[in-house]
Amino acid sequence: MGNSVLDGRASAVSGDGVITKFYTSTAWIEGRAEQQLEEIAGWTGVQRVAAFPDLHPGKYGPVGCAVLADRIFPQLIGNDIGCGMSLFQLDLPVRKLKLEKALPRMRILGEPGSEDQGWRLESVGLPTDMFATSLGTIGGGNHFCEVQTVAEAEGSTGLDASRLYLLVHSGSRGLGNAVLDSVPPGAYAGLQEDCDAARAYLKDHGNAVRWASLNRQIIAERAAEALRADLTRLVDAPHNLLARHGEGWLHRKGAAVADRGFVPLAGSRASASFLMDASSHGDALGSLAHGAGRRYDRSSMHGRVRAKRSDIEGMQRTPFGGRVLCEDRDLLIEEAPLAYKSSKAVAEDLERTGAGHRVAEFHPLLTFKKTRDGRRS
DNA sequence: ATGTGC
Repeated sequence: MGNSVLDGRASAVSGDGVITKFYTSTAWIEGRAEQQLEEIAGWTGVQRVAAFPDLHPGKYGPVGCAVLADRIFPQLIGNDIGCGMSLFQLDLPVRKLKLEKALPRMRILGEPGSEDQGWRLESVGLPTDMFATSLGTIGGGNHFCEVQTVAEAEGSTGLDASRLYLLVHSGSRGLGNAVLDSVPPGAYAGLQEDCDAARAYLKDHGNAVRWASLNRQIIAERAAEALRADLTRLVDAPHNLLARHGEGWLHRKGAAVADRGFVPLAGSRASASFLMDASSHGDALGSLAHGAGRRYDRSSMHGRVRAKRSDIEGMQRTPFGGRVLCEDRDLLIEEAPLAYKSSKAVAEDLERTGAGHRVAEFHPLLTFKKTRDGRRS
């Protein structure tokens, strides 16, 4: 079972599927994540797997990989179908942002979106009442809406360091969850594309992908409105989705679509995020890491960080002089910077293995996670 | 991850 190829240029066989790892021996990768990688590679129908340095264990398989198969495995996409990162430019100069004023205004993101969003759903070909009350809400877990500054950027990016940017990480909320729930028993063994269950899944999955993308757009619009700014979307990069790939099906799980432009690689709330240019590496399956990746699982975080009042207050500030709006104590702890790998180390491994390279670095100023009253946020 | 489970 030798699958120790680390340079992204060669591959090793494990079971049926060929695994290519886009990380070096310096990467923080849990043994359990690599076990999951090998298990998946051994599933009947799996042909190729690309694994990225943000790899970490997940419920049905590792997060941070792209899996090419001759059939459809709905569980490899998971419940948050269409989840991804979108990057927006605000027409707001950095020098105009007053953190203490902007922070309370961002609270609007913790409230349900306006009821009048049927036309937005219709505009992307979705039923006007499809999970309409959740539209424009970021959800829980690792989701966020972040105001960023440009620390460094290549000219080719067209980024303007005097402006503010928004990075939104969110997905399809209850919709994607309902889609995974609706899959018939037995589907986890793999669906052939010419069966009714596969056709139903593909249709529902497509809806969830469109819903999630619209959701990120509306979240950004709400944040921009709170900051009294206009916005332009620069990147929309989903990382949990299924796509046709040649004759097969490409399952991206925490692996960003990297064959249609730059890809955001999110750091923790207290570290840099990067904009990556993927190198069209033949074995990377048109994908790239989507973020720093989890270092420690949620439950173990409660034993790893102190949570006195002063500690909690400290976690609401960042080394960049930024602020974190997260009034859920457990979430604040579970998403502490310690819970994540180094985004810089992840980016460097992508560069060393030829999967992609950094074209810009962003630093967070304001991170919106959750308000106390926003029970449905 | 989840208009949130025991």
